[in-house]
Amino acid sequence: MTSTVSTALDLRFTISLPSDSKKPSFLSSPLRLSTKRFTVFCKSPSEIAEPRQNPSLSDQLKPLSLTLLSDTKDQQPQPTLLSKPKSTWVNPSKPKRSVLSLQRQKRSSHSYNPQLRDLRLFAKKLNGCEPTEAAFSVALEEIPHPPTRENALLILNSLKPWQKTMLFFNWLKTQNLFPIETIFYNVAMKSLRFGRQFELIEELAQEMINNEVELDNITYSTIITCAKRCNLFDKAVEWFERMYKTGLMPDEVTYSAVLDVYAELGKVEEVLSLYERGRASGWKPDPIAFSVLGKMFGEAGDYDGIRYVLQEMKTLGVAPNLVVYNTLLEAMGKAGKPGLARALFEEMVAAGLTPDEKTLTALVKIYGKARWGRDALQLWERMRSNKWPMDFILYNTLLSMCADLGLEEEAERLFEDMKQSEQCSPDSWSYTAMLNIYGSAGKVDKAIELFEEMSESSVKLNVMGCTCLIQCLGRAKRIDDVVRVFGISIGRGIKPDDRLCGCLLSVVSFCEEDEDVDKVLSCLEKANAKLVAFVKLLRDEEANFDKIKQDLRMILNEAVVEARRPFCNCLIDICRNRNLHERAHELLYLGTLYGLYPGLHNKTEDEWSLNLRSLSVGAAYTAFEEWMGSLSKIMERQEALPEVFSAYTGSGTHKFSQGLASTFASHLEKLAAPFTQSEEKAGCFVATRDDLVSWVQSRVPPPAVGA
DNA sequence: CTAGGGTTAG
Repeated sequence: MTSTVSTALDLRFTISLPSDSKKPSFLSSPLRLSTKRFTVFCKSPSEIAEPRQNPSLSDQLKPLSLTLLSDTKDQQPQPTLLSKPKSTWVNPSKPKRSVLSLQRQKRSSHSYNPQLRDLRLFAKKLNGCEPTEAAFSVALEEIPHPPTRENALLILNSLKPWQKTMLFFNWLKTQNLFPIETIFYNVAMKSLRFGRQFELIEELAQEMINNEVELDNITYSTIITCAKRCNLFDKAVEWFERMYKTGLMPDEVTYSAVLDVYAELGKVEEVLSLYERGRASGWKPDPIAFSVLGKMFGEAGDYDGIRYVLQEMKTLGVAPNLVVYNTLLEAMGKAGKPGLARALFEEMVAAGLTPDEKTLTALVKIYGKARWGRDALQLWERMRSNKWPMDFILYNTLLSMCADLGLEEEAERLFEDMKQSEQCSPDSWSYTAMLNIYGSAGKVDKAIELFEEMSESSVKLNVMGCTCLIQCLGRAKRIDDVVRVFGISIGRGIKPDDRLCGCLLSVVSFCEEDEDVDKVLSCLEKANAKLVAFVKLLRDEEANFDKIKQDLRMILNEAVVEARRPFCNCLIDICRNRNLHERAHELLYLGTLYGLYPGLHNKTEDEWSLNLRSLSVGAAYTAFEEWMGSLSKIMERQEALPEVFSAYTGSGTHKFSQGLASTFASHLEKLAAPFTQSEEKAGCFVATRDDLVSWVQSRVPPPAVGA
């Protein structure tokens, strides 16, 4: 078992596989080795102070990019990442400049402080007092030992939130007992970073500059990561630039913090250039740096990049730790490689690492997305038997996976486990997953029971749970319950979103009685009045096509992208149920016009096909009619026809999916259309030209004379 | 435990 797994992984290192990831790989990107300057590096220098003018990073990197580019001119276009970084570009007469210090900044060592207990207790008191200057001053008088440098540091380090830290720090400055050195600023900044107070951090940094207190790597990395946490990426880069200009070389901690800044900005080229430049300076990156790279490639869905990270670690003899594995697993999932994620996981276990909650969450998510039910359940068994750690996120991910795979019993067992457990009791996410499962399975009573249970407990219903429940009630045609649940939900503060509106709209399409339609529409009225007005407009025979077009366009524009096609599908279904076939055809036309049904119809010389996979039942019927209608016109014009006609409904991989295939099959049967279901491909209906032509002729009366 | 970098949910 273990050896097979590692072989599988080894193969990936040695064989150059073609890239099949959906997103373009940086390998194929022409930008990768380009001279593109780092525009963020070219900002005007910081206004804060005048640093000594050392060459900026962009200047330092220029020779690199130029040599790299000229180097590639001789090569074939695709440099392989699996080879070691080339060193041929180094010109021995011009020694390359280093971009980072290989020595990590040393921390000062602390000797044991015998007054530690007292001071901690005192810090706790300060933390607990009123957050006013007055209250703080009073509390300060109870200081148990004189605020020597060491004692002050210890207290400063124990204060939170940042307001308290600042009060103490400012008090300390007024005491004039000893010079306030770098470490004091660093400790204060750490607390400010926790409170995301970037402005204050910058103020402190300015104060350091003014007072000629040295800014060291710890100062810079704290400033940079605070900027990052506050999403002030420009600031992060600006401070990184600054340190070069003041003549300070980043060490690997600062350097990898900056790699992460660029990675979060999606600047893959810049990260790789910095990485390679660091490597060329003799840097042996540690697992944290690799984790940054791995995450970046995951975000880009770049499988080749992930392989590159694994290969680099192998080449440099860096063993992945748990976080690196977790990051790479997540990345494999994002790159759509469930099999390789599984192999990597086995490698990790074989290496003696114990997976944690994050590892397992990543893997469960991947198996769920890949619809690998067996793997997911086996993993769950292993989790239980090995007593691997569980937390509520993992539980909820397992529940969502069950919802995706239709594993009702397993979900119930998990849900019960959660109720038993102390730390992982079900929250609104767990309830939503269960409502999703019962809703999809059509277990109306169980779904309602959950809903009642939530009302009694302190778990709040969310909009998705509400949507699942209403969908379930709608399918069961329990219209009064739909209205009741909707009313209660609004009362509990649910803000209807476009999905919920789409769900109500689909309930309208299920309604058989006018009375029921009106009930549901009056719910929908509270969430989206324009949509209701449009439904009413559809019934109005006076309404002309342009009016329909204009209003539909407005409604679709105001809806989130993922709700637009469901809206259109439901509206078509409603028209068909109300015998408004003309309108249904108009809506399908408009939906196609607005790009909701891309690739609906495909023509090749040999085959014309209709792709119905994203259509509702009514929309699919409408599209089929449209297709046959245009076929008959083409026949009238005696134009060339292909041998084969096919219609795809999809086979519905989702266990609970309603299955357009079977509905469509009986529809075709009723029409006596000569389509037969393909044996090789589920959900594919095929007809030959001759059969179809004679069927169309038999249905369509010859055109009236003069028409 | 006493100054800095990386990882979990529709």
